[in-house]
Amino acid sequence: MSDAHAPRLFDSLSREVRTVAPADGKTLRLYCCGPTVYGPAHVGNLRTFLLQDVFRRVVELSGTPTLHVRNLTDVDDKTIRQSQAEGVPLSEFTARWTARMHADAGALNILPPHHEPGAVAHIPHQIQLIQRLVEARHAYVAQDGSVYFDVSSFPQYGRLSRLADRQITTGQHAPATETDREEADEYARDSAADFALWKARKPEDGPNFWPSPWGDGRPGWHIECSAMSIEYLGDTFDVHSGGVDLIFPHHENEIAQSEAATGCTFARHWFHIAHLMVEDRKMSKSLGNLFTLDDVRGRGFSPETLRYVLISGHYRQPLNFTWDSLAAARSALARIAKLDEALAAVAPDSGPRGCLSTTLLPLGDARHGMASFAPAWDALLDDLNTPAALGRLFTAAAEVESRIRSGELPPGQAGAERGALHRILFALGLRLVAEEPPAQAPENIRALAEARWNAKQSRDFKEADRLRAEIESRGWIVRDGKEGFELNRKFPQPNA
RNA sequence: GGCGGAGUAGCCAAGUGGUAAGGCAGGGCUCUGCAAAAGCCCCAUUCGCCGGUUCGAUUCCGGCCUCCGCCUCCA
Repeated sequence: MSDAHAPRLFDSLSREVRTVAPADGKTLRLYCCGPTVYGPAHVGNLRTFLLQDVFRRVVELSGTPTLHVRNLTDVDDKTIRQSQAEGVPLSEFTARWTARMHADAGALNILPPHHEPGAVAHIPHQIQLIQRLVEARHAYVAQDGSVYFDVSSFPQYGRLSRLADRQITTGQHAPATETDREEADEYARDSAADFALWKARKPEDGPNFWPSPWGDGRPGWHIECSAMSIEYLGDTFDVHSGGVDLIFPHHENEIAQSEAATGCTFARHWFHIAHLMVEDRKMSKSLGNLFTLDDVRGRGFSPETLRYVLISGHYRQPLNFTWDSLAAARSALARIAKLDEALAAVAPDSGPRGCLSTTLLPLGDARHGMASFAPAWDALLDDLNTPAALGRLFTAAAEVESRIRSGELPPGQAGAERGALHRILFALGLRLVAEEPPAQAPENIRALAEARWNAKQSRDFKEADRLRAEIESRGWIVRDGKEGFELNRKFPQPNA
């Protein structure tokens, strides 16, 4: 792989943009913190997964295969509480939301990870890791059988979040909720900074407990990511990703427990994605602006449109999600589809029209095949600048369109440009979905349209206009072509 | 209070020490009986505010204002 054409990405630990390269020179090992499966993912969650997906696509297109692991948190306070409230076994409950997650990810054209381990299926791995930490005296067992990581035993603690010295004494300075936190199972810690590796069984956990050397209980949250990333990717792997909110404490704790156990650098590169805002406000249930993919569909926007919106801002910048931006994205996507059509018309041998194949995953130095779209590709290599890439994509599109119109684009070149367009769209994960065939208008509407056409042919424009208005009042739009008319629904339908 | 991030046209959003990509929306024109489609063109003397450095700052420095995130289990 040519280094100059390798992707570069900001690393939140070193705080600089660094080239991303696999430590073993072959496969890029990527771990992404996945969802807690207790409900449908909202657009903010989806944005994180989407940018991780674009990153993976860029890495693969640039010639490096990936080994992608994304976990499922299927045991924690929320999953347990919810499943019990609904009276279903935890596994059944999380299986349901896992299926939903898969459906949403599929609809958004997110590549499935190579491994998708769940915490429940990896209890032994977690126990083993905790045991190593206890033996190395990085962890201690509390009176109730919970196990805590001793933060004071890991001097580098706080490097990622730059909380450093202050954090160690957080117990004194943390906000007012400290008393709440001291309740329940957390009282047994030596220090407020210590965090749970294993949580002793509590009555409210119901049947959700597992045996361990320290008694019945369940794993803490952070340990699953360490155990499973080490299991599938090794003691050291290349890139670790998640939302910015995971920097502290989750990733900080992962580093501590992993490196304390293995003595190796945990992740070589940290890739954090900024939060999504909705109409300039943070997303929250109380504001009623927590949207899911289904909500977006319900407003008549396709998953492709949502994908476009969610990658239209830089991953390190908070993105402001609005319904207007979805409408804008739909138009933008339609324009790209038109460019594809125009290219296909000039180069009929360049592949089927309409729906874009998404199964091809060409490896190799993609830049050679990027033709006019090379600047867009370069933007993706440069710290995954998706908005700049989209901007350059349209700049290139305007140039190519202009050459098509002036007849300066020979079929061979048109085919190459079309291939390049498909490659850049593949990198972005954007599919050009075939337009829904126009819905068949009901008989009475068709009759009106026929009547109007006949009136128009006999140059009775007054009657033609009257009928057009009549048809429109019934929710249909007439569009005239050379040979005849076309009927379309007046308002965009769901998935339009 | 601590740490981190952000404020660029009606909306979304890049970017740079040398004079503001792109998308959407909007406007004008061409073409259409009308409408649509298509095409051509226009659309930030200005980058939160105030100072400073500089030949020159939106870009660097200082201060201020506003917003957002994290500060123990939220992507």
